Amino acid sequence: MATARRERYRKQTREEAKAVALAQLAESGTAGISVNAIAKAMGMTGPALYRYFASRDELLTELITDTYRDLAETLAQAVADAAPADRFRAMARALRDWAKRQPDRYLLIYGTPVPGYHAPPETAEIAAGMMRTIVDACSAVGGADGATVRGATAGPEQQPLTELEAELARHLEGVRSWVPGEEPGGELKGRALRTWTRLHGVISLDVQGQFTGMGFDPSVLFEAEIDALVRGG
Amino acid sequence: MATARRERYRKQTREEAKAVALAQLAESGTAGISVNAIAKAMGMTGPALYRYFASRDELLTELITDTYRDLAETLAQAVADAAPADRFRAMARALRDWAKRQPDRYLLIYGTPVPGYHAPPETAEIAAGMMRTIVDACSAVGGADGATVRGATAGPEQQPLTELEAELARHLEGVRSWVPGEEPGGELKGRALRTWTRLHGVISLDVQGQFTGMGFDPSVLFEAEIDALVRGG
DNA sequence: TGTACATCAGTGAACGCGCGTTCACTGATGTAC
DNA sequence: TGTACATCAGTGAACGCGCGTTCACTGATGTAC
Repeated sequence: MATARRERYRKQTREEAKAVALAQLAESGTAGISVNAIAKAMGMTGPALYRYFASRDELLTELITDTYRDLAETLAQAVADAAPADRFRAMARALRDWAKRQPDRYLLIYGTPVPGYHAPPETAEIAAGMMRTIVDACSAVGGADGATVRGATAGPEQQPLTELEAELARHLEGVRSWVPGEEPGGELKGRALRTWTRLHGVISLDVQGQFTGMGFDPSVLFEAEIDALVRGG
Repeated sequence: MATARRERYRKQTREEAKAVALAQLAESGTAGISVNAIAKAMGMTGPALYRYFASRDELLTELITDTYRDLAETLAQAVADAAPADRFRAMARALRDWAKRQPDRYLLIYGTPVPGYHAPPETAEIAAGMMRTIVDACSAVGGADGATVRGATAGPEQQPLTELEAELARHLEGVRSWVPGEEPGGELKGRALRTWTRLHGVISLDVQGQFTGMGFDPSVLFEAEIDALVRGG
């Protein structure tokens, strides 16, 4: 089957095109991703790329789903590799490290959405899987639902929930979209949600350069936020 | 001075152009803002707009600084209008309400930065002013530096700082960029910073539509986060 | 109040540019006998 | 091992489009005497 070589070469070319597209993304944003420019950078003419992607939109979609998958895998791996007591911190740091390493990809999925562009349903599934990973990491931290390793975590004692945090927990009780399999309690879901938004808050502002010129080290802030999450549940 | 009428008309036209630009921003993003299209929507030809703006970039810059100023004023006003004990919540809610009312403007200043575009130094000053407003709101909440109204806040008792939160406070001690006038302590600055990133975390994900399909009400999450901030300092 | 001049707003044509995408075509690489 | 055919990769020309910006020009609106 010499056709296998062709197939391999095809895949290779697609990957190269996507790599170039990411470079363009970094340099001039989503709008700067251009089929013709990618082709030129690869040493071929524009129309040639249509052998590999049906349209610019398809390329963009693939860029996004690839990124989602990459990040989801990275988080899952970090959680899997860490001892239960370290899972939460490992997950949080893996998220930040990934984002700092490839800020443009982070913003591709968690930045300003491209108006009129609709992400494929596939991404919703991956996002749900990521939520599941965060829930796992949260449950390992100890507290109400974290029976798994309770006692094993030697961290600071957990604080009781605020009234409104309890209300959030009740509110989330019936939400089941992003958690396949056995359903965790509302409190755990609330913790996962807070984790997500807080980490995103620090990471996104950092990655967007909003901290530049302020004269402090964002990683210190990030570590403090991890600490607060561990303590506050 | 009949020239005053001309001047007034000029200002009016500029404002109309910016309004149309904001509509385009909402519909097709930053890249969709087009001088020619704006002019057409206003019933004139493209080049005519060059009587009012030196370039597309100048228009964009003005859009951004206007937005910064508007938000900064809104926050300051909310803080000024509220009783000391309510200041923190009032500020937080004003931020979210503003963002929900005009999501595109929020993302214009706190979303993915336009690559290659450099905001004018003026925005940094306004941002510093906003930081000052947040510091004010935080100091009214009670706690170490909040001598102003300590005792007046009937909320839940403040928690002591985590070890890493204390480290953040020490780290911020020397930072003086975003706080003109008398220098608040590192602990207060840490609280303000946390406030900013946490509120932004919820608001930005909400405004970007990342919560859609998850089946919960973002405002419940937001209120819970306010509560956690009040409690945790 | 009326005239001569200056200032301004807006037009229409034109510039060079890059975009996504189509199409007919050339070579090279594969498969079948 | 060699030939006939099919499949594929890539080219170059062309499409219509919209972009930011310039330029010379026309009218209208202002000011000065």
